[in-house]
Formats: sequence, C-alpha cells, structure tokens
Amino acid sequence: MAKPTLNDVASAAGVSRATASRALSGYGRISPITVSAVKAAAEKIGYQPNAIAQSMRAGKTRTIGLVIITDFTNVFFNRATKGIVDTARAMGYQVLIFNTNEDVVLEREAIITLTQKRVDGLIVVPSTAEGHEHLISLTKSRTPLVIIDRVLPGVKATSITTDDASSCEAAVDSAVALGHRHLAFLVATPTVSGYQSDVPQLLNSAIESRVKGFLAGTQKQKKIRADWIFCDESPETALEAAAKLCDSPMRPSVIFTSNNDMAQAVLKVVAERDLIIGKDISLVTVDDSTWLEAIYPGITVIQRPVDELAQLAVTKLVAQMETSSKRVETILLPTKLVTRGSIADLS
Amino acid sequence: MAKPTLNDVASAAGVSRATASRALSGYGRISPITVSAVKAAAEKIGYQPNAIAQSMRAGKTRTIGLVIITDFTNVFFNRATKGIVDTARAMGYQVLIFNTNEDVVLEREAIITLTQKRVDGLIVVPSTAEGHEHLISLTKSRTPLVIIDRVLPGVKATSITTDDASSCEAAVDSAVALGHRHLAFLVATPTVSGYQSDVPQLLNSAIESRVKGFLAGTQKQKKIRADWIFCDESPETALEAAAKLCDSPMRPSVIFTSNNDMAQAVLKVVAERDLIIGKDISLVTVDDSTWLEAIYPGITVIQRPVDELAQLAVTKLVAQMETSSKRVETILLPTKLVTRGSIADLS
DNA sequence: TTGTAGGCGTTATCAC
DNA sequence: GTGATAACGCCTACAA
Repeated sequence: MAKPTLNDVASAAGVSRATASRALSGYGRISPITVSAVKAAAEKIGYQPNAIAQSMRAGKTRTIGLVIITDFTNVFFNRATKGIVDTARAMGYQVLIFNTNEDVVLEREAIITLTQKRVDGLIVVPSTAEGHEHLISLTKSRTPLVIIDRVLPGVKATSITTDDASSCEAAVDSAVALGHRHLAFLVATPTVSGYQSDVPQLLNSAIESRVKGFLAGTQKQKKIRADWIFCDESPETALEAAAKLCDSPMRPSVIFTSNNDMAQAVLKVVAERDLIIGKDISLVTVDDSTWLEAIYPGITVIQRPVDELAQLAVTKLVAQMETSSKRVETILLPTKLVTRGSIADLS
Repeated sequence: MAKPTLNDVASAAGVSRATASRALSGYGRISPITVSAVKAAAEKIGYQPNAIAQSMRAGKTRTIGLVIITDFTNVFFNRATKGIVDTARAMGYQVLIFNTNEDVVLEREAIITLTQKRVDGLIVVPSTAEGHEHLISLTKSRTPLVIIDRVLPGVKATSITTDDASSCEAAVDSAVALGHRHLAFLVATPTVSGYQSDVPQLLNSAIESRVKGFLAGTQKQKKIRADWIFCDESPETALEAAAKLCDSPMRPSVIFTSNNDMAQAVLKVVAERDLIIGKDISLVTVDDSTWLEAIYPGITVIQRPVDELAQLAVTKLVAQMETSSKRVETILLPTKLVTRGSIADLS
C-alpha cells in the first residue's frame, strides 16, 4: 500500500505516464476529455504528487532555510519567524527552520544540512562570533542568501537591518530633555561572561548600533554622566547587573536596556527595592512587545519594524532565487521611538 | 558550475560511482586507501551529497512537519516550537514549519503540502473548528502523527496534552481559601466573535479543560458567584470584555484568564481604573512567561510543562516513524499552580 | 575489492 | 493528441 504514483494514475486512467503528467500539470497539447479522465483517476486513487521527485527533476525545492540565532522567546525573533513563514507560504515556499542559540558551530552545521537538502535560498541571523566562512562560501557558490538583523562586513550578501542608532540617540535626547543627567545602558551580549563596564571587543552590529546611538546622544551633551554595563544573556547575570546599577550610591536616573530580557531584570530589581518606574527611576528598552504596553506604566521603547523586515527578507530572497540576480543590497529600515510613561519628567 | 555530484567525485578519484558512494557512506568492503583517496577528492571539489536524491531513493526525508495554530507571539507555542526544533535536530531531523492562524483551511493546505513533500511525520496543533478529515486520512495512510495541546476525539492519533483542569480547580480552591466569593473567567476562543457570557458550542479541548476545572472548583462551593465571558482573540474585544468585568457594579474579586493575551487586557484595564492587582482585584492566568514573574506583583499562574511536551512530541513521533508501530497513546502531562502575589488575601 | 546497471517518481523531448 | 524514453543523483544487488 505504498503511495500511488503517476504510474498508478496512468494505468487507472488507461493512458501513459506522459499523458497523465500533462493532464495533471496542464501543459502541452492534450484533449480535454483525457484531462478530466486522468484527473478523475488521480482523485479516485488518492494521488498526491511526490514533491521530492519533482525537486529532483527540477533542481528546485521551493523551500527556504531559516537559521535564526535563538530563542523564539525573544519578541523580535519570534515575530520575525512568523512573518517569514507566512510570507513564504503566500509566495509558495516552505520554511525549514533551525536555531543556533548563538553558537557558530551549530550555525555552520545548520547551513551544511540546509545546503545538502538543497534549499533554494537562506535567511540567516548570524551568530555573534568570528568565523563565518561558511556564509562566504555560500555567496561564492551563488546560493541566494539574505542576512537579517545584523550585518557581517566580510560577507557579500544582501542584508536587512534596522537603524537602531538614530532611535537610541533620540531616546537619549528625550531623556535629557526631561532633565535626566545620569544615564546608564545595560547591554546584553553573548560575547562576555558575567558583566563588565568595558566595551567588549566583539559586538554584533545590531548591538553596536545601539551602543553608538547612545554614545552619540550622550557625548553631544555637557555635564552628562553615562554608565555602561555589558553582560551575558543569563537571567542571573542580568539581575546582578541591574542590581549593581540600582544599588550604586550614584544611581542613574534612567536605564536603557538593549532587549526585553534586560528590561525585565530591571523591572524585577526595581520592584524589590520598592522603587517606582517612571518616578523614582526611568526605563527605556528596545523591541516592542505587547507586555511593554500592557504593564503600568507602559515602557518607552525603540520599535523596530519586524514585520516589514520579515517580508522584505523573503521577497528579496525570492527575487534572488527566481531571477538569479546577484545584486547585493544593504537595507536599513527606520526605527521609531515610542513614548510611554516610563521616563520620569525631572524638569 | 553546477554542484558536484557523486559522479564528479568518482572521476576525480579515478574510481566508479559505486566505489565513491561506498567510500563516503562507509559500507561494504573497500580498501582504506581508496576511502581516503575518495574522501580527499570529495573534499577537494567541495562535494555535498544531494539529500533530495538520497530521499528519493530511500523513501525518507528525515524531515518532520510542524503545523502550529498561530502566532509565535503566544508563549506556549513559541516555546513549544523551539523545543520541537531543537529536539528534532538532536535526533537528526529537520522541521518544516507552518502556521495556520487557527484556520482549518490553511491547516488542510499545510497538511497537503507537507504530505507532498513527503515528510516522515507530522506534529499538529489542530485548529479549533470542525472538519479535520485531512487528519483522519493521515492516520488511514499510516502517516506518523502526533497531536499536541489539544485532543481531537475523531482522530485516532497519539496526543500529548496537559491537565489544565486540575490546576484550574486548584486555582479556584486557592482563591476561595483566601476569601474570594465572586470569581470571573475570561476565556479567549476563536469560535466566537465579539464576546458573550454563554458557553460557545465549540471549544477546543484545551480551553474546555480549563472551563471544566474552573466549573468543578466553583460548583463544589456554596455561596460562590461565578461569571463567564468568552471572547474572540482580538486585542480590542479582550479590552472590552475586561472592561465589562471591571466596570460591573458587581465587580468580581478575582479574574481568571485563559491565556497571556487576556491577562494583558485585564492588566491594562485595571491600570486605567487605578486599581491595584493583588489588592483591589486579583488575577490568575494560564501559561507562564518571564513577564508574569518580572512585573510587580508577579502573576499567579498555571504552568504547563511545555519543554517536556515538545520533547515528548518529537520522541513519540520519531518512535512511530522508525519502528512503524501504530500504537496510539493519549498522554496527559501534569500542570502546576505557581503562586505569586496577584491574588489578594481577603480573609 | 571494485565496477555495472537498474530504479526511486517526475517531467520534457522527441517521435508517431 | 499521445506514447516511449531519457535524465535528475543516489544507493545497492549482482556480477566480475
């Protein structure tokens, strides 16, 4: 009782394989009567074309590979994933998904597996690390590739990222305008362990952009103090780092966090100390989530256009796949500072 | 410059296709010298086996299809997705992903596409609707299938769900013990439009289980008032429904919500009315999220074992695929009531 | 130990 | 308008 093949359809309809194929795929010359007979036969025996065989012949799989760094827990990446999957489906493509937990080794393996499965193209969020030769060799073999969320200077591929710098700068301006003079930035990065105030050697471009924006904002002011903490992505470290900020004798009046997890750590630490967000201490973070709006006060946030990014990633990739154009684009999408109640007015 | 094939490796190494294949796959008798020669040649020309051709021959794809209802936004489904993808990878399988937005039509199309792509098995969260014949025909054709989060009475397939009823009942008990006498349950279901207090005809089994638990808890008490609101899944309706509860002259002292989105709606409405959670009004919800713990007060929650569920789904599916056993299991995983500060002590 | 050859299910080219 | 046939890349039974 194996699955029926085109051969079965052909014999059921009393025609040849070739005719059956033509009838079902609707190409070439063929009489309408035969077409309906074949279709009826196919229906009757429950024929489902074997996409593997089709791919084998066509050399295309109508599948794209998605290699994402982590945790669908992260608002940005889970919404991006949904957007990519849905857009791809609408365009007739399916998505094979991998996550790497920010581990280049897993990333490399994922790319190899996807290459072997002959996906038509790849969307990758590269992990924060050195050693992306596997991506370079993809571009060399002309495999359609779109890199999202981060750019990788060494890799000549289309990238789609967001302009976090300008909104981070705007956020600083906004806080300063409200009278804040002591700011702190709490940055999560997989490239440190524990926490530290020095800027790490290696940052991914998304984080770097936020750092730069913050820096630009603070440096253009006089009499501003800006503190930094870079920490790894474990919840414990985040809490320690947030506590360090809040317990300092010179507590910053506003804390910027680089992602939702860090914002949560700050919320926890602040609550434990009976401080009130938007009054005793202020908070701004990156990547909007329904939670940031649901809680009170709402958290001011730098919104990134995740749906647009997801759609663009797929359409640009499909364009590469279907036209085999090798144009490399570097797309930077605008971000937006959305003001809610989490920055106190000190003026 | 097409991708090198086994033939290319063979000629590069000066052997036949068969020998090259044996050398690379390591089977049959073959001299070590030939093996290393072939491997060197493969390496040199950058040979990557074509998994499509392998699948074609083997009749297996080492791919599983995941059809999930919606929104990776939902904590439960995004963590489940991650668990499934990671477990599958560890077992040597890749995951083709679809989401249906609770639409049976899309679900049906997804299953057809996945069948045509000859996935070795499927993990499905069936949408809340009638008409799952496509799943029944899957079981008839012996396609390995695991249904998660919900059971579908008509479909003879392994299912993995969670025992929400008992924790919902425990949550009611707990609230009653703290002195609550007027409870309300705010339930999101795609099967209504707008909101209503009557129990809808059609509920998915997960929601039904929560309803039953709540009912069991309230009915065993005397002098308890229990209100219901069933509403669709749009944020607007959720807000209206939550407002209706909070603005009622007979405001419940504790609100149970069926998911995180509804909990967020309650939080918003409550904040707008300057009420304090855990004091003026109480809240309990289903499915833990880092946010429920990060905010103040933490929200008491019914935790479902999502990681365990994800792992089980994959291992049970793989067991079906690799042993072609057709044993149907109905697995119910325990849940846990985690108490935080969101239920006021009225006693 | 290695080579030859057939077939997995499709599609498309070439005859008739 | 339809049928026979080759080819996609791989694996493996069989032959040498």
